Amino acid sequence: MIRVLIADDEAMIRSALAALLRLEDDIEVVAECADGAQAVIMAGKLQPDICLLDLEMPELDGVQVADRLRSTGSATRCVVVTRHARPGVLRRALASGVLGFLPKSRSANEVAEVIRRVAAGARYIDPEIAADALSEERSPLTERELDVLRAGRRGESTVQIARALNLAAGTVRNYISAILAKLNVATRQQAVLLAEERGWI
Amino acid sequence: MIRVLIADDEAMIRSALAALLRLEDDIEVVAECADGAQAVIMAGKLQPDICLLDLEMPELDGVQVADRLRSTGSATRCVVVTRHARPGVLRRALASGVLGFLPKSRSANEVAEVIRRVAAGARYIDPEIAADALSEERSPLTERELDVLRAGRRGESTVQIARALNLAAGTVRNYISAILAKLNVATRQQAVLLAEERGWI
DNA sequence: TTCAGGTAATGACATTTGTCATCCCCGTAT
DNA sequence: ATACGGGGATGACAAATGTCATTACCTGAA
Repeated sequence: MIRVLIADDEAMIRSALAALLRLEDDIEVVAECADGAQAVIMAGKLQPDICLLDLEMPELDGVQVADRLRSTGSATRCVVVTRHARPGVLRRALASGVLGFLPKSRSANEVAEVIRRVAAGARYIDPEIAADALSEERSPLTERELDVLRAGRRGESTVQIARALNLAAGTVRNYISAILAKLNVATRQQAVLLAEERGWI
Repeated sequence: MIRVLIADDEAMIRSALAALLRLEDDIEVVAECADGAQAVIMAGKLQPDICLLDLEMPELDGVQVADRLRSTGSATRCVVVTRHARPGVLRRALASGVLGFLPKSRSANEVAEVIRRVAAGARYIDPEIAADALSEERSPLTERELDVLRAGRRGESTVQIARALNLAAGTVRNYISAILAKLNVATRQQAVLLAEERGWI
């Protein structure tokens, strides 16, 4: 019997996956969690074989949960599912010891198979994302430039960003100018959209 | 037998819901669609009793699909499920003839029950959202102002928005100025964020 | 009929952004 | 040692954006 913990903040998909996995006779769903913090606690208590973690969750995201579990020395193996499977995210996930990586664009009945493989000791990385990850370039922006972009992601003005980062307004303008040039877009908002899409911020 | 069409751009939840509904012996899943445009076509061909529509989809969103189906005189009844159930969205949905409204924060096994009720001629609106909708204020913006906001939601320039709507650039600036004043924010991006949060666009 | 409100446009103006050249400081790889 | 890149800053300039007053047309309610 493979003992599985499921964490996803969206109750509908969490319960749907749990119901489907319960139909498999070699899988037992031992916990359903609505956020990352809860997942860490329950995983510690129950020591499941597999944690099926959604990436997008409040408190702690799926990768952070995997990171915590690994650092506590837990033997639990983590599978991460995500809505927007960007190569950058895959890199983060692998660095945190995640063994399975599956975008939500795959069918639900593949989940059981991935769980079995990972439980058996193998790794499963969605082939499409893996291919992307090899080709797609990482962010061309420097750390500081990303800071500026993050600080301005909600349409904040130059001065507000400057205040938030303890910089001069002109410096912020320079950074933004560099960002726009590197990303080849015309406005901050487009830069933010692009960076969010690519998983850089 | 209740004949159901499912449309959701996320394959995992789409296939999971389909699989669960297939377990019910009074429900038959006749189609699975990955976007709104496809849903309209298939619904036209198959004339299902119920369309289970995700709100967030490319091409046409769930409410737009319901709108189209109604305007073609189809007898199909629409149930909309959504990730972010804002009162504004519920209002839009009801105006488009949607009969069932269910946030994804509900459990998957409630879906079958809602489908049965709607198929039987009743309406089902998630009680929590319904309560919110009564309290929350509607958009203070005019139709045209919303058009402008929508046209500029990706950081488009004034000229681009103007071209898209066949307006003079100055007119667009006026509209935006009015929007910012009404919403009491300083930049377009903040206006877009606020309007999206409130479900106005 | 009058009036309010939505739509559409101009022109003038102040501010904010984006661009560019130039400077300084620092750490590190050559 | 020195050249290079990143972080931080200034000043100047052009373009885009936001503000305001004013005008005009149309529609529906009082």
